[in-house]
Amino acid sequence: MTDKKPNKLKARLPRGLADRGPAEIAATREMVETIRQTFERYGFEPVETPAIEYTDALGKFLPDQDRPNEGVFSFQDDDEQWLSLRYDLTAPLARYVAERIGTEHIVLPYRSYRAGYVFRNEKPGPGRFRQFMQFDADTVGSASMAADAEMCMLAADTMEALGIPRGSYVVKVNNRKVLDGVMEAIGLGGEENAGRRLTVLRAIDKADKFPIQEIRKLLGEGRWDGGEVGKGDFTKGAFLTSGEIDTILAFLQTGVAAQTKAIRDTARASLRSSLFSDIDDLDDDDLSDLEVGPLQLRAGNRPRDTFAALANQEIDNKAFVEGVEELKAISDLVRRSGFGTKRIKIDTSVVRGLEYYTGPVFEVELTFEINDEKGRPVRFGSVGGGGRYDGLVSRFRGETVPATGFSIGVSRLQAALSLIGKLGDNKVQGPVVVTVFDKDRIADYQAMVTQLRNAPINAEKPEGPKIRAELYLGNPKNLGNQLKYADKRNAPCVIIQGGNEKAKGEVTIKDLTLGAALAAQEKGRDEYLQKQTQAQRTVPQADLVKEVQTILARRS
RNA sequence: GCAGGCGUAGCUCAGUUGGUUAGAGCGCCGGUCUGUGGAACCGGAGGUCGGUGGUUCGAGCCCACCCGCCUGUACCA
Repeated sequence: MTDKKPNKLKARLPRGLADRGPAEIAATREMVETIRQTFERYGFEPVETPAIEYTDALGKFLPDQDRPNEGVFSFQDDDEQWLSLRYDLTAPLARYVAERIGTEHIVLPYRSYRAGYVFRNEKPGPGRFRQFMQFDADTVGSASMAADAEMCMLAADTMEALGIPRGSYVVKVNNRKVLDGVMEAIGLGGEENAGRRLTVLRAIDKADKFPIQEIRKLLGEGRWDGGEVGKGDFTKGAFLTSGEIDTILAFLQTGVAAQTKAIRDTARASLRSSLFSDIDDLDDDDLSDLEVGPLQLRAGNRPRDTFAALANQEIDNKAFVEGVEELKAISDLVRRSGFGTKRIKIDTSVVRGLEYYTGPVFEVELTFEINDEKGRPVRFGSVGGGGRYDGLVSRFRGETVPATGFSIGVSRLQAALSLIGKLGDNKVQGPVVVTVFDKDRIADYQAMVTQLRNAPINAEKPEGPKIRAELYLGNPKNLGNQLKYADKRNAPCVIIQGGNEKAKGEVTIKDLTLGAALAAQEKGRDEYLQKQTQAQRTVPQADLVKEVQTILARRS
């Protein structure tokens, strides 16, 4: 190491990953606890699975490839089998359930929940990380729409439990069968059109991101992301004919179109009338619940309008009809339980992932504007989502096992809440600091620390949480530094015992909160010091704990 | 992945047509102050100018490649 430029190791973190300090940890812990309580109220029970699974259990082998998909962190075990870090909590649960069905370890229908970190090897963005926490609820073994409706209600209740007011979030519901039905109607059914169906679904998914003309481009020839030809990147389109595009756009605008009474009145012919049997006594009271937020949602606000418009699509293949009926069932179920459209609404543009959903799909979105640290508006994706995945468990078993689930993006939600100042900024309360006045009496000071640590914060609750206290471990050359340290730790108070106090069997306890308030008023050194003594009390050493308890009570 | 923008001290930023020892404010450390956080004043530390290579007598500045960050877009289980 005689080199003048030693090659020092650079301390750095891979992109998309974040260290987390006390404030963030506290915020996460609180969120997780809130979500957990809500999920348990709904009857879900916890289960935990490891972060690593066999890659094929996660379903991420590409066809024609012996390597797992990019986007998943994967590596090979000693025996050359591919392992992957989980990228969601749903696939691992399916594996867990598949191993236990028919045993005494699981009772169907099985409601379970779990929180955990998941990993995705992709480009990070605002609220988007390569390691992040999800909180999942799943119901396995029930094909009932009541299970799906419950997921939506659970999502809405959880948002509110987390302090997001009604109207600031919305649970959007759609059904994959409906989308499939629409595509079948324009001749995109069948195996040979799978690729184009994907393109169409992706275009539909962007309905709340781009104006309708842009969607039209994506369904037709394609779109330049710079806004005009030749600018930016080109997204290949689905090459539908303009008639086919019209069919899809009409479907996307079902909510809007149905505002016309004439359309609604003609709607009933094309679908089974049972769909509309109870429409009229359902919705008008719901209008008070109606609010058009910054996100212009495509679907109409009134279920009656939405379903009338869907009926009016003149699509009557089996998938479409089934899908609409399922949507109607969910809509009725949640509304009968008192969830209005402000909380849970049908939105025909919701697509979600393309992998395994087979029926209803849900997405939770925040409806308020979010700005980054510099005040620029940020586009946040959904903070939660899910849907029915009837095929996922059956991959491991011959039989079909219906299942539906919902996942909250805890990390993303936390990032959003922290950007709007709802959490993360509050400093974590520090411990009581016992200062070292006399180096030779460290044992005495340590004894005080121990005495405090063994005492309850609240004298009336001896079994409650104990006082947090610590000894100053730095160089005790002067008291000022020790107070500065205590201040930075956000300590509620410091304990001082110098020669004067010791001689009389006393201790001085300084309330730092009070001291800070007094400090702001004085200019000169002498007045300042004079004022500071007002923030402290000198009491018999026997009253140490009592005095600290008084200060802690004042502070909370 | 694609397109564009940006990288100078812990933070926010200056830095002349390429010219000698790269600056400021805030923050940090120390002192004035041997029993008190703040203020004030004084002093100090901290930079291979994102990295590598090139052009040049000479590069923070010009060129190439790489890395990172931001925005849009793609993907989003």
